Order: sequence, then C-alpha cells, then structure tokens
Amino acid sequence: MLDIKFIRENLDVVREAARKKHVTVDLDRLIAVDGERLKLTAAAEGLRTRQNSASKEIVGAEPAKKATLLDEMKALKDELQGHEEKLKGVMGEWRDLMVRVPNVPDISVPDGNSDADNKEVKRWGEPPKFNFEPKSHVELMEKLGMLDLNRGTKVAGFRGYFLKGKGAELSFALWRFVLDEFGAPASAGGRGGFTPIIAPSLVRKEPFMGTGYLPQGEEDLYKTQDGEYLAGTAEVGVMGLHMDEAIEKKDLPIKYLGFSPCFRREAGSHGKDTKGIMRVHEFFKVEQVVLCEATHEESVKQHEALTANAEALLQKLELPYHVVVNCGADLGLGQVKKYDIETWVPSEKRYRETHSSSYFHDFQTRRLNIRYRDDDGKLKFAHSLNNTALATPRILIPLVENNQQADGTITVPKALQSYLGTSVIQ
RNA sequence: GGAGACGUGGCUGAGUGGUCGAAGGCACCGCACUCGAAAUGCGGCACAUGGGAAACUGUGUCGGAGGUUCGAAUCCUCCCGUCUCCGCCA
Repeated sequence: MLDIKFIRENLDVVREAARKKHVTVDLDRLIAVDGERLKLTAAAEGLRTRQNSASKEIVGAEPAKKATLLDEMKALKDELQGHEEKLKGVMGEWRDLMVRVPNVPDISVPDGNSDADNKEVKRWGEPPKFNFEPKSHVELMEKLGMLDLNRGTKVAGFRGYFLKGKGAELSFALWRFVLDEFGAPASAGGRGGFTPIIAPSLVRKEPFMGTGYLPQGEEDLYKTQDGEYLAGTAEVGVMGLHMDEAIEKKDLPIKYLGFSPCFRREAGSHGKDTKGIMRVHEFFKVEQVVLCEATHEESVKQHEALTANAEALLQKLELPYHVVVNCGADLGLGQVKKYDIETWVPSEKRYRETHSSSYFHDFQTRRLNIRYRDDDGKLKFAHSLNNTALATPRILIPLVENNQQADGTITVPKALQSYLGTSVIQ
C-alpha cells in the first residue's frame, strides 16, 4: 500500500507505475473519492468539535441550560450519523481502490508486456555439451527410483508426486547444505546473519493482505474451511512474524532463512509444465526474508546481497544460470524491482526460473504495520525484501539434468557429496 | 469440544460513564553534574490524520465491528485473539 499523500502529490508517478506494471486502477476515481473523504471528514469533525465542547458544558450546567444543550446535542447527533453513513460508503470504495494501487517500480526496471521482455543482466557457467541426447528429469529420476509421478497422481491428484530413495535424500541433502551455507558466518565463507526459522504455511488472512497476495491473488491460494489460507511461499508466514511490532533500530537488518511447505493452486496455468516436477501444487521453499532500514540505498544494497547469496549457492552447486531483471509487466503489485534467477534445463534447452529476488520499500510493512524507531525518535515503516534460497523439488530438475551421464546415472556436485554420501547416483 | 479469565502507548501496568489520550514504572531524547562514563536530579516523550510557514490547533484511536447515551477505555451484543482449567489426542 502506498501513502495516500504520496499518491496525491505524485499522481503522474503513480500513473506511470500502473502503466509500466500493466495494472488497471482508476486513479482519477481514487483522487475524487479521496477528496470526498476529506470533505466529509472535515464536516463530521466540525460537528464533533461542537459535540465535545458541549459535552464539557453539560457536566456543570444548571438544569435549564442543560436541557437546551441536550436538545441541541440530540439534533446534532442525527446530523452526525448522516455524515458518518455517507463517509462509510466513501471509505469502502476508497479502501478498495487503495489496495489496487501498485508500488512504483525502480527506474532501472525495463518496460515490457510479459516475462518475455525480461532483460538478461548476467550469465554464469556454460550449459553442458552432451555427446548424447540429454534426457529429461522425469526419465532420469524415474529410472533411478527417485521420483514416482504415476503413483503421485494416484494419491495426490494432478501434479502430485512422490520423491523417494535418492530423490528424497537429495532433497534433505540440499536443505542441510543451504542451512549450513547460510548459517556459517561471512568470515567462514557463509552468507552470515540469517536466523533459520520454520514458518507456518497455514496462515491467517492478514499476512496475505500484508504481503500483497490478497486480495488480488485469491484464486491461486488454497483456503481452509476455517478461513485460513495455505501459503504459496515461506515469505508470508515469515513476514507475518513481526506484524504490528515496533523493532529496535539496532536490531536491523533482520534476516531470516525461512523454511516451509508451499501450496499453489496454479489456477490460470493449467496447460503449463504438466510434465514432471517443474510446477507442482505442493513443494518446499527455503526463503531469504529481510527487514531493513527505510532508505532506498539500504534496500538496494540488501537486494543485491540477497541475489548474490542465491547466486553463490548455484555456483557451489555448479549449475549454469543467468539473472534477468524483470520488466514492469512481470512485477507484482508491491515490488519495486525484481531479479529472477533462471537455471539451465538441458531437456528444454533454456533457462527456467528457480529464484526470485525482490524488494518492496515499505509497501508490505505499511500493510503489516512493521515499524522501527529511527534516530529522530519517530516510528518508520521498515523496508522488506525476499529471495528464494532454494526451492525443492524444482531445483532437482537442473541438478539432475545438467549432471546426467550417457548411461543415465547422475554425478553429484562436489559441494553436495558429503551430504549425500556419494558422488554418483546410480 | 466444555467452563472461566483477559486484550490499554515502543514495553510494562493503573484506570469501571464526563475532570482520561489515559497514573506509575521501563526504554528513549534533551539539560545539569562529570575529564568522560555510570549513578543521580530536572524536563520532554503515544500513534494516525486534517488545518497552519511555524508556534500551535481540530479530529480519531484503549483487540475489531455494531449498539445504548448528550457523552464510552469503562455498560450491552457479536466477532477475532490470548491465557487457565477440564475433556480429547500425540
């Protein structure tokens, strides 16, 4: 959510933001409704001022005076109720419009109409050259008893899967590997400063509103009969952690390495990625979540750091990847800027998204009411950021495909060998 | 699932119809003392929003939404949340 004052005073900027993000929101209507809101509020406040002063007079007034005042107040009360009725209607529309206003993308975000317009900004590693036709992760993993899709769908329905044997072990190995990478202090070659946290996936409505997944993303979420939703990323639960809190400035930046199961209905992507474990309803994410001081410079610094962290993991896993800066149309409502890291998938002969790194300024924290006391003694909304550390099972796809051998066995990257207890999956 | 208690500022905690935006404490800020710090003393200090160049000032906010009343932190209803006991389960 943006500050209404900011919207009023920078209407052109917000209008341009909506255009760039391809978001439809009637800003002129918002300004008109806001004017109405202010007018009605002022009128109601005037009446209340009178009510408050009369209320003080009534206490000590003599009977005749008191009766006069009481009559006046009864009439005023009716008038006030009329105003409040109108204001209520106006506020309803105002709020509906406000939650649709997008955050302003950074100047460095390219224009574009879809993810096809994202711009590559970096490339690392070389896609492997095979002297045989590379197999898909489905073929490789099923052959090695790592994955069972048929029985996955039997049990869990469309997009269901079982990871078993080395497939399950590989997942545990990766989680442990990531935890160690982030747990080690920077001096020891680790990422440093992240607190591991296992976050709820079953989450109440407020953190979804706060992170911006509701109301717009409702149809991609599973909802329980008790009104909670299942989170599609650990970000939701972790961001909810400090909701309605005031943080000590000395504690910033706060960095979490959140882990949780994730659930997505994948509504609207029915035809996409129907084979294998690229797009599943139920998966796991290790997510980096950061709260920091409310300056653009700090956000940018943390954003680059989060992105570098993910890159470092991929480099240790020896997976070729590239980084794209997402174009306006491919940004979420609250995102200022986003890098997707896409990892090479040999069977598709292209890079596929495995990480997504974004910052929000105070868009999320304003909704979540996460503040810190600044040096001037004032409470300010913190800035928030997040990036994937590692999402399973998707990451298994490039991992097995890039390391496949002609005989269908899979070599294990050095960094993982001690975790998996072998250098070859066969 | 049953019964009960509770929800107040950054934190803690008083407050049961008007004199309450709210005592006291902690934290924080300023000043004094000090070579400096600690301790101490004095003062300041909720948040949001409207008006105003500013000083200042209007309004709202005591979990949320309604209601009673001229007037609600305080009374009533519903909802949400927390805690305790019992039950159930691991």
